[in-house]
Amino acid sequence: MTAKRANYHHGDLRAGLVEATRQLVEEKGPDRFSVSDACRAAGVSTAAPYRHFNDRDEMLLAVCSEGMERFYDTMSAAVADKAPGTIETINDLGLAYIKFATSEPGVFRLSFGIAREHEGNPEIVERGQRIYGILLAQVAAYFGKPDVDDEVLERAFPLWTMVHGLSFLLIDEKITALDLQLDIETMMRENTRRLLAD
Amino acid sequence: MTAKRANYHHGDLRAGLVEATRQLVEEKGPDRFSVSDACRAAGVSTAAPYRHFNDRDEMLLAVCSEGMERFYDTMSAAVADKAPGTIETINDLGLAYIKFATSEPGVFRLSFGIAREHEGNPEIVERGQRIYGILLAQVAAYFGKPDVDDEVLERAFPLWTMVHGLSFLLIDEKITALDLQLDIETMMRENTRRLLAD
DNA sequence: TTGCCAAAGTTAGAAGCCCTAACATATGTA
DNA sequence: TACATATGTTAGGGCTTCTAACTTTGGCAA
Repeated sequence: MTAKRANYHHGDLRAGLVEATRQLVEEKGPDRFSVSDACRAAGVSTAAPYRHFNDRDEMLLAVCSEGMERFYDTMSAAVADKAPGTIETINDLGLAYIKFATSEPGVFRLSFGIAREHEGNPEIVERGQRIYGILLAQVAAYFGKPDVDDEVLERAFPLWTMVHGLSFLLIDEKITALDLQLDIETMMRENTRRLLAD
Repeated sequence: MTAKRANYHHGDLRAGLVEATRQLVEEKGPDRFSVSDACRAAGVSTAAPYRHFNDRDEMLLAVCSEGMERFYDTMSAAVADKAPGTIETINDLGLAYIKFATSEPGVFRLSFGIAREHEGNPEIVERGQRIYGILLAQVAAYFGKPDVDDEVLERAFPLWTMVHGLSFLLIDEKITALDLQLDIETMMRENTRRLLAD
């Protein structure tokens, strides 16, 4: 990186900074990320970002928002062309969740920290709801319901907490720290089944 | 705070700084915490902490370590004087986990971030293992096993992921963000039962 | 085509952060 | 009582985020 550019103007600095920020967030984590680093990577002065973002947090917000769009795509792809409402499909959706968390831990962390700090930023909340909606639809189908009612909510939620917890334990390296040898896929299949049973 | 002291020496600055740090971590979160703030709270100069800690991270580590001791005590208390290896007791243990996470979210976050950054700090790892050991013992008792074998590990782990995920969703305020009305206790009881079933 | 305005860069610098070096004071022990 | 050591202090370097004022440039109106 640190590409020297010939022109005074960058071309698309906003996009360049978002990408640089995303990479740095994955390398160092959201809390170790610095605006200065992103500027060096994009090859601009440290004042340049403030033409496009109000502050550091807004840069992270942009990465989060864009990342959640990818998250949604990943989750959609996991259920596309599969029999809706089967345990197998629901389990694959869970595995896709874990896959995203472990392949983009920085963005994943950002997605679950940022709404707290931005007090329910509507854009982020809406993206979160769309992602969760994929699971809700599958669980509704599993129980043969035409739409999402209270029972569907009650049965879908623990599935979420399980994959969410597993994702964090994986990216925080608690599994290796406790020397747990686990076959994630087998463990998931068994317990998705258990959580959907009576 | 910002207590002016009469003496040149503080008395027990290390303990004072740990407590100030703990409070600030709860107020602002581990990433927004600053050494300067802790110094102001303890009423000392910004150079004083470096007589007791190598750097900022070591101050957070001290809070984490002390916090995990409290975490262990809370978890122990939750199973003390209860019939070991019953669903009810195992569920109460899960509720204690969630209670700690929601009442001390800063310390809870610290506990699950810090081992990653300190590459398996032995003190933290040992404390984590002791806490997890409480659950393992209960699950072993549930299955009538004399000690913790592979099956116990396989059956205990999903219980952990569920309460861990639920804890994070609660402290990151995802439940309110998604307008989920949930009775946590009922939800927990039902799904602890499901995860322990065949 | 030219002229000018707004967009998007720049440098300079304020205020705050972490941490170190050098200096000051108090405490415990010989 | 003397003094070594522990534990405070102030001063300052080099980093950070962000603002103010200046500069360049692209695009549109006359």
